[in-house]
Amino acid sequence: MITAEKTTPVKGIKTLQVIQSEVENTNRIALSVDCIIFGFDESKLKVLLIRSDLKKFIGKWSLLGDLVFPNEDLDAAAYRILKQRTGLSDVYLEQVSTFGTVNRHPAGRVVTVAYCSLINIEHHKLNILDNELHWHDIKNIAGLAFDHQQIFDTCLKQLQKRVQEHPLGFNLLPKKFSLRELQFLYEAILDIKMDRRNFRKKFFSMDLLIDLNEMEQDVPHRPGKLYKFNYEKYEKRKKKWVGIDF
Amino acid sequence: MITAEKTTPVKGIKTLQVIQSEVENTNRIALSVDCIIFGFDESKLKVLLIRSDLKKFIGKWSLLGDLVFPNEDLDAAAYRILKQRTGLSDVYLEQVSTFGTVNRHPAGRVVTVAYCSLINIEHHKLNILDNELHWHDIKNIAGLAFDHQQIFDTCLKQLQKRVQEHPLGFNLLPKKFSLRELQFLYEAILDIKMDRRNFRKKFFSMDLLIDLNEMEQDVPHRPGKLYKFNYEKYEKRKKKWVGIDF
DNA sequence: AAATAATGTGTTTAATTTACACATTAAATA
DNA sequence: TATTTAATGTGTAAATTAAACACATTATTT
Repeated sequence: MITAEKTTPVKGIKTLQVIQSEVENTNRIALSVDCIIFGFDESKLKVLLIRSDLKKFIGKWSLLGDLVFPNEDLDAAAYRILKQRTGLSDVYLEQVSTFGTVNRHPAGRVVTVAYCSLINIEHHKLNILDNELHWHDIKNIAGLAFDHQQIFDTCLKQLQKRVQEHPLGFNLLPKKFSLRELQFLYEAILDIKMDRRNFRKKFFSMDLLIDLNEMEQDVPHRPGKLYKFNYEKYEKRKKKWVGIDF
Repeated sequence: MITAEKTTPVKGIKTLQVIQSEVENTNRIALSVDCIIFGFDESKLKVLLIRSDLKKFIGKWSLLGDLVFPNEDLDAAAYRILKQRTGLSDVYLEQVSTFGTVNRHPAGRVVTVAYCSLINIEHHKLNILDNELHWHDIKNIAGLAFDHQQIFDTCLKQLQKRVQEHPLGFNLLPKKFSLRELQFLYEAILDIKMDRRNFRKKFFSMDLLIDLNEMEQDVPHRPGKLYKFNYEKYEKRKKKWVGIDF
């Protein structure tokens, strides 16, 4: 086991820093991660939920989570759950917040770290074998098990905010997408209607979409042009972002 | 102890939800909170650090933290540390992020939840009795103990972002402040120079400062008007905030 | 062949942000 | 006491950005 010696306390003041003996058993707490997995399908933003298997929450839906192993990084635990549940790796994953109210879990003290994940629902469709696992329109989410409603609300709000400032949204779309799909995505996430002409102008002026010179296939209307996001250009661009406003 | 029964698993699929037996001992992890306490003094943004008392990190500075008690909420643990260290209650406190790399702490597995706190350094001055506790200019922070450098960097970045979108900054100032103090605060946090006229215009146009009809006292130059922030008006105002830009 | 429904494009106006200069006031100095 | 100094306090013009708004084009469907 790793050792960590403590120096002599100055003036007898306990410095509150964690030392060996305190990390032993008495102060330990169960730690879990919960994944809020968003998908975009039929112009709707959806979240992947599982039926709760606790009697207390029978009939209710809950987020996908599991305990963190003692020798497992937090991010790794979240990836593990995602992989197990969706079969996907290389997905967008980001820590959102940690929820640790004493009585949030009926089985005892469990602190949970919430992760937001964005996946392309098309790629994923083949992998839902578990019939207790379902996509839910975010407009119909209510009464989740545990404190998962609060966790979900927090993650949705953060997604709404971050999607406006960072190119996260593209993770929810196919690699090749039309501007209509992109706009419907933003409208679904932000729950607003946007002007089509101004929306296009905005994205063209950012100059981060690569015109693939391809058209949509098998759409029941006039096909639109297909684009992909220029991640390289985005990464190189230095962000200024100074503007006080609240 | 609280009980939580599990329903029969469907089709033999393990649903990964946490149940009683798993919350027992084997999967437990030590959990701590670390407080990144910012203060503003002499037109400089500062952070409160303590000398590490671990031999491995001798001579290094570290954030103020402690283990979370098994029956203590995370926020409560952060408040406890703040109260113990600064003597202050009713301070601004916000969870920032959780750090859980397996080997981040030499004493074993310790996952830590980082909290950002903003305090008025003037009010606080009387309470630093512990001579191992010091304010450090954020421009001179380097080589902190543990992964505290990473935690500090994360918190500073988040502060820089949030101070532009929410009225956090006022927590770092006296209740009555001049526009010069406010501007210097923003310049210190964002590490930029701003145009004095445009800065004032911006804040006046937000219409959230209350003119107290008082002047600065004991300043070595022409006194400026004093203002306070109108929290009530801010709370009532509905936030629109829709603008894609990255 | 006609009707339909979505794509694709520009301009005008308003709002916001940026750049920039001078008179005023109180403290400090001579 | 008069002068100098340094910070406060204010306004306008230009440039940029956001918002409102309409019609021609193209592929599918009828």
